[in-house]
Amino acid sequence: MSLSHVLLGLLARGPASGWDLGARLSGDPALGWNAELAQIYPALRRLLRGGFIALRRRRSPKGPPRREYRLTAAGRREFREWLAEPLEIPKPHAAALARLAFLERRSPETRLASLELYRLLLSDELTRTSSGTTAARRRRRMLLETELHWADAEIAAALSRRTLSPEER
Amino acid sequence: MSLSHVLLGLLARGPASGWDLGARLSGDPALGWNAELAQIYPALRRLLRGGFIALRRRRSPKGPPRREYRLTAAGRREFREWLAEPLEIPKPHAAALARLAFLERRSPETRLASLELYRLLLSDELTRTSSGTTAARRRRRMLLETELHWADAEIAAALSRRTLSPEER
DNA sequence: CGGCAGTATATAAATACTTATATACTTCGC
DNA sequence: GCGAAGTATATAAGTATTTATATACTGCCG
Repeated sequence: MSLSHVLLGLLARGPASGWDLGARLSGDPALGWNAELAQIYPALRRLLRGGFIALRRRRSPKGPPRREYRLTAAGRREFREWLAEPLEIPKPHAAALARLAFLERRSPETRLASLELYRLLLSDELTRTSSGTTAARRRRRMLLETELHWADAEIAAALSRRTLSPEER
Repeated sequence: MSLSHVLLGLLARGPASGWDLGARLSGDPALGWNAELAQIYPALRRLLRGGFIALRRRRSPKGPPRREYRLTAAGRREFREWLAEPLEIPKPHAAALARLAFLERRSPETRLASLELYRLLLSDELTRTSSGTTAARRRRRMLLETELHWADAEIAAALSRRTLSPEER
């Protein structure tokens, strides 16, 4: 169950509420995990019941009372054990990549349009990612830059194929 | 439901059995999707009931009778519609990436060991990925190469920090 | 003052995915 | 001829995730 452990890891950086954790997860793709609040709240309950985190209720300056959690000793131990488990190359699981994998089955025009849209998304994402000095952030930035190069190369290839094809016929 | 659509996409390349589709999915990470057979078989049932694929039973030269599926016109249409849906930058969802994101919280020795293991996994994966000329395969290769560069840089940084630290104390 | 936007928590229902297990057919080595 | 390994299909049970919905508190704009 990775979500729980990622939450423990985030809490190792300091106390936070479910809302905060949700914002960190969706705000930082370099974390390598994402989750909706509807999944985070029950997970925090389980961690609390298991004694891995402790609760402090605090008034919020804006909105209803916050439930802030912090790591317990057991939580820190549990996190370290998870962190020590063996790494493996992730198997991608993303609809966009699956769509890109079928690019060859599309007409040159559609293919070009898809690539240009994806290129745009990539450059947006890259400007949003720019800050941060952790290893994971550096990795994320490098990967986005590489994807951008890939998209440019594929766009160029699609363009040349498109401009050539009338003469070929 | 992306799995169904990825299966349709694979069937667009020619008829196949559940077993075949499972092998293609787990054998080609560039497809961007992965699934166990236990998920594929029910998905194929649903597609069959929905009229998106058609079944032909065939004797297998080895093992029990195969159930080979091929796309129907409805299946091809459904696939094209899915393919035309808007792309978005995938939010990663992988335990290994989450562990890498917490590298900074580990001792220099452990960090180095993790990076070296990950580097090894990457180069293994890269040799296994080498063939293939589709856009998705080119993308996958480029990304793996970039990750290798990243790992090398991080390893070098960890090493220099480790060799410096005795003098710093 | 009424509604909207942002903060904050929560649950139910539906869907997707993993893990474990079962079955059956074939070939090959012992 | 027996067992192991590879091919092939399948289901049940457990877990994880998404989507939809509800509630409540605050400040601000009109």
